Amino acid sequence: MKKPSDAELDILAILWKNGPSSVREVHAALNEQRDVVYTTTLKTMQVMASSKKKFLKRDTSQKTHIYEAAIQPEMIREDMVDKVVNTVFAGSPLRLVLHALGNKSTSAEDLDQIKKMIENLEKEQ
Amino acid sequence: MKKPSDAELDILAILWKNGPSSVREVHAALNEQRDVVYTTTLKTMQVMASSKKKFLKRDTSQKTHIYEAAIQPEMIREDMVDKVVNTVFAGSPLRLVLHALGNKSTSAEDLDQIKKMIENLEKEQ
DNA sequence: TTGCATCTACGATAGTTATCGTATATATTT
DNA sequence: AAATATATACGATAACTATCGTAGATGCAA
Repeated sequence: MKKPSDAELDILAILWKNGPSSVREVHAALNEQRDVVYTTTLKTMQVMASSKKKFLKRDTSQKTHIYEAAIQPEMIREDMVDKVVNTVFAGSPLRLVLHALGNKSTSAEDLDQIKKMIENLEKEQ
Repeated sequence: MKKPSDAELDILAILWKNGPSSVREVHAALNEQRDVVYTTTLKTMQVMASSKKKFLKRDTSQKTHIYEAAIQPEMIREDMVDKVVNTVFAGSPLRLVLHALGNKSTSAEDLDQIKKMIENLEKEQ
């Protein structure tokens, strides 16, 4: 499967978060990140729904079409993480983890959860 | 700064790993990942070195030009990680970390290092 | 010095991405 | 019913990406 472009990913993220939405709704959310014209959002979504890509499904039964993500984040996570790790983290997932932990304000609960995860992994080994 | 394309990232990763290299050397490394013709690699690197992009520096003093990365991974890590987190991990760095830990075979030493990192973070809080 | 090997330069192209304007259809409101 | 608002459809385009072929320069070896 060809992977979604940058702009397409932004739209997918909105649909994953909000569920099935009209173009107007997606467009409103998208505009909080960057300026785009309505028809640009529309066009991008139409292309994403095209038989060639099939990133989105749409329900055209009403006047206002409703779009829904046709692919799930799990389907492209692996590829995306691999790419990041193999390019800017010298192939080391560890560095990615340390980076993510170090740069972001991670809550105590989150840290706890990671510790549990690590303990489980250590048991397996 | 406009971010490097996919193919460009592959080349940057090779230069970051191996240091200053000729096109021939980069091309050899690149071909271990996927099939490309020599002049494609050359062209891509020339474009990357162009005044417009400046992703690479080159030394043309010898017959065989030597290229070197002009940007460092740290300069684009943040952007790339943010993009991944904000799209396929619903904005949660935690999920990225859990994913990276869970899916990859992480060594005992790595896990240890992460634990230390967490302990440090907990002290700070 | 002739020819082979290896470079870089240059040009072309097909495909994709991102964007937007205009036209047209359809509701809704006045 | 006319005007207004809101949708989708369609077409166009500029920029970029990725790829490759051909030509010409340069060094080395026979």
